[in-house]
Amino acid sequence: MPSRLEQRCAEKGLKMTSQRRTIARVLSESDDHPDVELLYQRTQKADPKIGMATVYRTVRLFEEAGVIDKHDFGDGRARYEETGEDHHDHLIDMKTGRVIEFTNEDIEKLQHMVAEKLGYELIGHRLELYCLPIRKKSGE
Amino acid sequence: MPSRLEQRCAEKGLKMTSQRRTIARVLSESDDHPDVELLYQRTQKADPKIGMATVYRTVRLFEEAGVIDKHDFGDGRARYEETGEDHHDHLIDMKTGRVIEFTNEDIEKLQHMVAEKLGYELIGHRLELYCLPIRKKSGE
DNA sequence: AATGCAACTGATAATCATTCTCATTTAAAG
DNA sequence: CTTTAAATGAGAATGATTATCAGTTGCATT
Ligand SMILES: [Mn+2]
Ligand SMILES: [Mn+2]
Ligand SMILES: [Zn+2]
Ligand SMILES: [Zn+2]
Repeated sequence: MPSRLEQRCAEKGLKMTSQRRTIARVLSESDDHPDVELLYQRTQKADPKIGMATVYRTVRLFEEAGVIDKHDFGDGRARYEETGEDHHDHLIDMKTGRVIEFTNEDIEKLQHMVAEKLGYELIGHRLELYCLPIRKKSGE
Repeated sequence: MPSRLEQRCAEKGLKMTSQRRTIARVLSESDDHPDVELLYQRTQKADPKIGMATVYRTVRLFEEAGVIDKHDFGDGRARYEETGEDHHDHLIDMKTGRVIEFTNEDIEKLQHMVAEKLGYELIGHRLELYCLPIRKKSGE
């Protein structure tokens, strides 16, 4: 059963190898935003012979092919996730590090309007909200 | 004549040295978003004895004191600018690399609303628009 | 003005994520 | 089953940033 990501890679004409299939599967099965180190650990369980360099090479390949998205949440290493049908942005819980996904059509539209007004066409954007949980009334 | 940034550093209680004053002045006189290498080059003109390590240390100090802002526009190195009265976000011209500043109150409000709806208090955010210039009608 | 000490500085080594190198292996085509 | 270009794995190299440490400086106190 090829993973959804593997299928998308095939559509893009990428040559698929055993390693790439493993990495694609791990990415497809991840519902978080793993960095390369974490992807490496996860792939090791399926195939302990895959090297770190291959993981780096493969995420770069996948990202350039547009089948996965690369994020930088400010901690110095890149994080990845499978490209979904619908775009979303991220809210980072500064207390726990958890990443919450959200979408807001109004913000998306306004971004296009801002770019247009400045004489530009919006190609891509990065929107991250760094937040702290609202303390429910209790002690304090 | 102390630079505006030097004054703000003093207000924050930071010990000011000759090197820090020079770096503060360079930052205050910059109207772009220089990285550390560029700041180093600019400080060299005023004081060729300032070391790269001091520039790194000082921008970190200033950033932690909240008197300058640190940005990451995706090219792997941090960029800095003096903190202004009013917040603004950035549009990056992908063709030339030029950084254009903009403000949009509606987007700002919506961000707070998104965070609130998810049970969070918005502390900070990063919004960057990656764009290409709209080709004026001519050849093509 | 001299003293003392904590903070600062500069040169350089260390770190960390990522990319490169290269010898070896693999896979797709004929 | 060959051919051959591309892919892989181990480790070296890179580039930005931080840490280390010996020497210097700012300044409050004599
Ligand atoms: Mn996501
Ligand atoms: Mn700016
Ligand atoms: Zn978005
Ligand atoms: Zn903003």
